[in-house]
Order: sequence, then C-alpha cells, then structure tokens
Amino acid sequence: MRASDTAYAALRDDILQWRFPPGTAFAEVEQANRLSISRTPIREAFARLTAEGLLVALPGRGLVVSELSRSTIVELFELRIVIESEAARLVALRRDRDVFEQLRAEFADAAALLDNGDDLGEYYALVARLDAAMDEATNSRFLLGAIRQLRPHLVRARRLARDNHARLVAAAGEHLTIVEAIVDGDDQLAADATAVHLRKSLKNILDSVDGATTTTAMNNS
Amino acid sequence: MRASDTAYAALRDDILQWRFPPGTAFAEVEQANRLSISRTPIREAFARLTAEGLLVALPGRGLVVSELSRSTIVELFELRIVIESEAARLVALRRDRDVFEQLRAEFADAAALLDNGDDLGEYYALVARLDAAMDEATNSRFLLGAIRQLRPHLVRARRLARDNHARLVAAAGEHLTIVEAIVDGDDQLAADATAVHLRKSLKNILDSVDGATTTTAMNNS
DNA sequence: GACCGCAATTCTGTATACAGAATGAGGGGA
DNA sequence: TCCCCTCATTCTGTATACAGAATTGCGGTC
Repeated sequence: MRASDTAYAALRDDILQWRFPPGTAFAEVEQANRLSISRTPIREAFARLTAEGLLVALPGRGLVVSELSRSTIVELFELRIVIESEAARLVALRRDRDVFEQLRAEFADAAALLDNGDDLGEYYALVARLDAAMDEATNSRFLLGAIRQLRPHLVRARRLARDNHARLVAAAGEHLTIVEAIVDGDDQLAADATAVHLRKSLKNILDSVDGATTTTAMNNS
Repeated sequence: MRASDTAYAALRDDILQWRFPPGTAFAEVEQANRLSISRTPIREAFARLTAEGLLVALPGRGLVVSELSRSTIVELFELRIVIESEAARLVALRRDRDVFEQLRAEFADAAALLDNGDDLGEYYALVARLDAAMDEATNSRFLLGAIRQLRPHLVRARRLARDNHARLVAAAGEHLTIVEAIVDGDDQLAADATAVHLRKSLKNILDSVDGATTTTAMNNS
C-alpha cells in the first residue's frame, strides 16, 4: 500500500473516531513525524481530507478538523434525505429481487440480534450489507458519489447520538419497511419510507445533541 | 497565485473546453513540461481533478479524461434534478425577496436579450446571476457542495447540446416560472418548476446527442 | 510465424532541500 | 502601560533527486 493511502486512512480514522476533535490544527511536519513518512504523502492525504470536508483551511491558520455543529448536522440531513430517498426509489425499480428478498428475511429477524446482549456487531453488519446492496443496485454514479461524500460526516454525527434499545428496534422496523418496498418494486413507498427513517434518525441525533448540556465536541455556531 | 492553482485551472479549462477529449491520457512529466512547472503542483492539480471526477485513474494506465457517455449524462441529471429541486424549495423559503424580485424583472425581459443577434452573453450572464443568488440563498453547505460537484460535468455536457432559439426562449420562460415561485415563497412550485426545467434541458441534450450520428466526443458505453 | 521472456525506458511514489511568506514573541518607544 | 516595529522561527509551496514498479518493444526460441 502507498504511504499516502496509509496516511489518509490513519488521519481519517483519527478524525472519525474523535481522537482529533473539531478545531484540532494539522501541520504537515508534525504529522509526517508522527506517521514516520515524508511530507509529500502527507500533503496528498491532507488534500483528500480537505476535499471530503473533514479538514478545512483556515486562512493563515493552516488546516483544522471541521466543526460538526447542530446546524451542520441539519444541513447534512437536508441533502441526505433527498438523495437517499431518490436512491431508494431507483433501487426499487432496478434491484435484483433475490438479493433484497434475502435481506428482507434477515431484517424480519433483526429483533433477535438487538436482544443479543451488548453485542450489536451483527446488527450493524446487517445494516452495512443493506447499504452495500443499495449502493450496488442504485447504478447511478453521481448519486452514489454524493452519498459517499456524506458518509464520513455521518460517521462522526452518529457518535454524537445516544442509540437506546427502543430507537434501534424502531430503526430496524423502518429498515424492514424500506426493504419490503424494494422487494415489491414499490418505488414511491421505498422513497417515502427512507425519508421517514432518516427524519427519525435526525430527530434522534438532535435530541441527543440538545440533551447534552455541554460537550467539548459541540459547537452551536 | 500558487503554481498548483494555475495548473489546476489550466488543466480544468482544457478539459471543460474539450481541448482534451475524453480518453486523453495525462502524464505528470508531460504536463509539468507543458506548463513549465515541476511535478509537485501538477500532482496536486491531478488529485483535485480526479476528486472532481474529470480525471479517472485507469489501473496501470495512468490518468485519463473521464468519459461523458449518454448514460453518464442521464445519471448526472438523476442527481441534479433531485438536489436542485430541493435547493429551489429551500430558496423559496429562505430567500431575500428583494434580490429575487429584481431577477424576476430581468427574466421577464429576457426575450429581448435572446433576440440580441448572436450575442447571448448577456443572457448567459443573467442565468449565472440567478445561479449565484440561489447558491447564496440555499444556505445549506452540503446541498451546495453537491451542486458544485456537478457543475464541471454539466459544463462539458452543455457543449454537446445544440441550443436553438426556440429552446432558449422556452428555457427563459421556465426560469421565469422558477423565479416567480421563489418570489412568492411557493416552495412546492419552485421545486416542481425546477424539475420541469431540468427534465426539458436533459431531453434537449439527449436529443442532440442522439441526433449526432457520430462524433469523436461521444462514447455510448 | 507466433509466443514467451528479458531488458530498457518511462512513469509514479517518496524523500528532501530550499525559498518565500506569515506568525508570534520580544524589545523599545510613546 | 500599551502599542508598534522588528527579528526569528516555523510553515507552506515548489523543485528535484532517487528508487521501485510497470509497460513496451525487441529478440530468441519453439
């Protein structure tokens, strides 16, 4: 693997896992020393992270980890809701029925995974498989590209949410509705059910954010 | 200005103006010599163009200018229609009324600009001002980012379209409907009128593409 | 005549040196 | 005591050298 890929992956993970909270300043030499590579691949990694919006260039102040304020999260979902709803609509029209039939069966049993003690790994893996199947079936490069662009920010946002058991059960039900609509080829239902799911997810995140009296992570600018 | 910015702007313009048609291979040394700078800023420019999707990395074959096939144009509009409709909806709710009142008056007189001989510069400038005002009023960073991501590809696609006078007059009317809806704060009309306008624009481009028996530019993969 | 292998050329990826710009601290003057 | 100017430090931007990988072309062999 190239050194620039390694640096990109390491820095990206550091940001997504909140090891570098918003506002952290990045300097080339510092990170080059830390990762034991030269400045050249670091520069490339910085460029990719800046293009993704995880880093922002403060004029005269270098690169800092971007903020993730309440309003940013709202704007994130303003875009996410419209494009993922449209993606779901297209998937309902274009999907391989067998693939989603299988996923439907798995989501029908998802409640068991959620009662599986504290190990939600299997459930999250199932959601990831659904996402991957939808990416595959969307078959629209720009739509997919826009979704991919949002994902790193969503990963950060999700860490602000408190997922309680009730919310997870509800979310699993929402997913099941979406998958059923896709299996049935009901594109309008797939789109609307996706919008419902995402609006509820947003509400859950915002409730967590607003409930938090003070965290270093939040910056309600 | 930085050398990497110069290189990026030059290469981007070369691609958008079809001086480098799809499939053209890019090598670092070659472009560094052509633009009389070293490979370092060229690498940064390549990275930005690749992130935008104007260049694609063919494994083992270097970077080439991305294709713009019929299906790519369709996929481009699949995304464009949903996000620009949503943007128009938000603008109708968030706009500064005076700004769009002014634009409404200008679009009401747009027919005169279109009869202004072959100089359509003023009309295109008016459309550009509308785009800028909408970008400003959208006030949603991710939505705006997604639109910006599409623009370079739209510039390329537009060069494939044959804009006849009738189409331009119709488009001006569609724009007027959109601006009126925004002035009135009618978000649903603004969204639907935008979708209508973009679907007609797509149809116009596809008619031009399909009408072209053979051009070196097209690659119907 | 065709296919396989080797060698040379070329390209990318990385490291590093150097120059110019900007920032921050420290000292001097008002 | 506060403000401004200057100098030093540090950072980014660029050039370039070097190494490893890959491709292409040529030659030999089957």
